[in-house]
Amino acid sequence: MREFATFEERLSAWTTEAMKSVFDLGGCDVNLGVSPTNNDKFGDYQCNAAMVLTKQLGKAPRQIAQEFVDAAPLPDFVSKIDIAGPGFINFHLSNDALAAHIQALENDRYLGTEQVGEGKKVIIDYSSPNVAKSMHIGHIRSTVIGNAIDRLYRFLGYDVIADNHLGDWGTQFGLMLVGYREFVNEEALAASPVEELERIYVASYNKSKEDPTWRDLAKAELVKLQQGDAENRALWEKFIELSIGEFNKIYDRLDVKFDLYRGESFYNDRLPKMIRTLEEKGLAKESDGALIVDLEEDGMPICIVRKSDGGFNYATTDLATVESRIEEFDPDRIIYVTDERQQLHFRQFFTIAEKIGLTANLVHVWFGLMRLPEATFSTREGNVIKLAALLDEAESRALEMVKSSSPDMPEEQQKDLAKAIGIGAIKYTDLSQNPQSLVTFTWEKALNMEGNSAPYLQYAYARISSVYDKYHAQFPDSDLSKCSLKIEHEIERRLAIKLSRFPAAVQAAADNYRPNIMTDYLYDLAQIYSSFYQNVPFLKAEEGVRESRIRLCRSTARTLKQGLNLLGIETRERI
RNA sequence: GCCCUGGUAGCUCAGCUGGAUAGAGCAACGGACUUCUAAUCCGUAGGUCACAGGUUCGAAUCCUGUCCAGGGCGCCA
Repeated sequence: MREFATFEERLSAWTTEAMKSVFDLGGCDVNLGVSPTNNDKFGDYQCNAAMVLTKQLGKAPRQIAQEFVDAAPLPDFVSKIDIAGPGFINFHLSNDALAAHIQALENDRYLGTEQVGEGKKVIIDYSSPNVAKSMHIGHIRSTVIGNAIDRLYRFLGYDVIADNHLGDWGTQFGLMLVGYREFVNEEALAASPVEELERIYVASYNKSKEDPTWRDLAKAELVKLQQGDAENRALWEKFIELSIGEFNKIYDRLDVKFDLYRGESFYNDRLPKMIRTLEEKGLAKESDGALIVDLEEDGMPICIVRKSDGGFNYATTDLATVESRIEEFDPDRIIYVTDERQQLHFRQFFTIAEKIGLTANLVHVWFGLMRLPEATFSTREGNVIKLAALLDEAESRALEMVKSSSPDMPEEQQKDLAKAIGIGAIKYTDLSQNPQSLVTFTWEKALNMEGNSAPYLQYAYARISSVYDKYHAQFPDSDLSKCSLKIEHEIERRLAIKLSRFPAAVQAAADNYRPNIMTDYLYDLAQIYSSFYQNVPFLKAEEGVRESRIRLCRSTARTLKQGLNLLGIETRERI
């Protein structure tokens, strides 16, 4: 067993072994391990094996449980074992073992989390906005959820490549090229590049609807671009550069970093060959002038891989992208984070990828579309909320709160704090919901700073920091490592148990691609801490108890900070 | 028509790989700041887990059907 194995791992290994030695279970593969109880009064961990084995052993569950308890010697970290209800076997950890475990974790930089990703490579494809369009609140989920998954996987030891698969290729660039030459306002472009590019696009698009020659012109310019025309290429590159510059401002504010910014165009040269592969494998066939892959036997509608005008589309690009990524990086897994509308597309292209032997482990992580209470977002309705505006609003609301609660703080620090709190609140709101739920956007919810929110966690962290600093000011000569951690009070016990479960939360969040498992954990932890803080004295406790509690505080602070960091949420020592 | 999701407290949402009395925040009501940061804590109230069947020791959770809502289904990504 690994050095910082959790109680759940140790106990599960033990019950599994002990069950097999007490009963003749043959080759059965049911789960004999333990899980956390959902109520303290039942102990810390429960084993349900007695009920699961009823049929196989031909005995009543309580009898099985009793025979097990009578026969199996207790491991030393368990203080009590009892049978309850229909046949639950409940375990109570010993306080000494708990205290020793929390102390041991102080020396582990991963807080007890196993480095399961060591030697494995994962590509995470997220955010992926379109060039020449500004990011709106519909983009926040892919960015924030993708980034949390990115951070979780890195923490677990995976070699992560975060790739921003920009929408930088396609028919809209014909319109952009002619539109730019006709409509550009250089001043506006310098001041607010993407906004101006967007204006150009809309103007050009509207003109194309009324003017067929304009449409033809756009098409011709697109062909020139695709053939490598130097002038068009330079303009196109300018669009991309300006857009990425603008995107990066948002990413900086969100503390999101990518290893690669490879747009669709990067894979362009591979498309004809990909089509040939599909044809050679007998997968592609002609239909109404387009080239399609029939997926009926896989229970899906057909997938178009080449349009009737000879152009390629997203399925082909995505296949070529996978091929390229396998050749260059040989990843163990590729994770795509997009909204729910692309589920069918990903199912189709994953199936085709498998058929042509692109055997990477492909995962589509999708999330529910963000909508407004009245309707879904629509540019036509004019109800798009720009991401930058959302972040501005969050920071300014946070700044108001900071100014009223910490009026004496220097202004620079107030602003820095408001940024951490405002951005944190936005991210937390998004991350704390099940990704697959429908999400209704409300300002009230997005900027929530009370109760179950990032500021609650940040506040808890700041209070601990303050206590910790005051402790050192009052007792400058104390050496915490010489004072052992003791678990005596019930609330200390709850806190310690929660701290010991950090690794399970990280692992579950990563395995299920669900950062909300992490937010739930951290919120629970902060609640227990707040209760601890409010109900027992630290600095005024007697010597020994005081040191022990300060150590618990320190472990909590570390766990909160690390956990929030895995969600991309910053902490500050003072609030 | 077919496919994918969701429906849990007044509101916003957790819980869904089956476990014991279904949780939190907000809103409501009642308490706690001369005290380690009250962005907090303690308490009260609030539920036919959409509906109907089924599976089993046990179902909010799995299966089937119905209703409601959102999304997708040949040249947008």
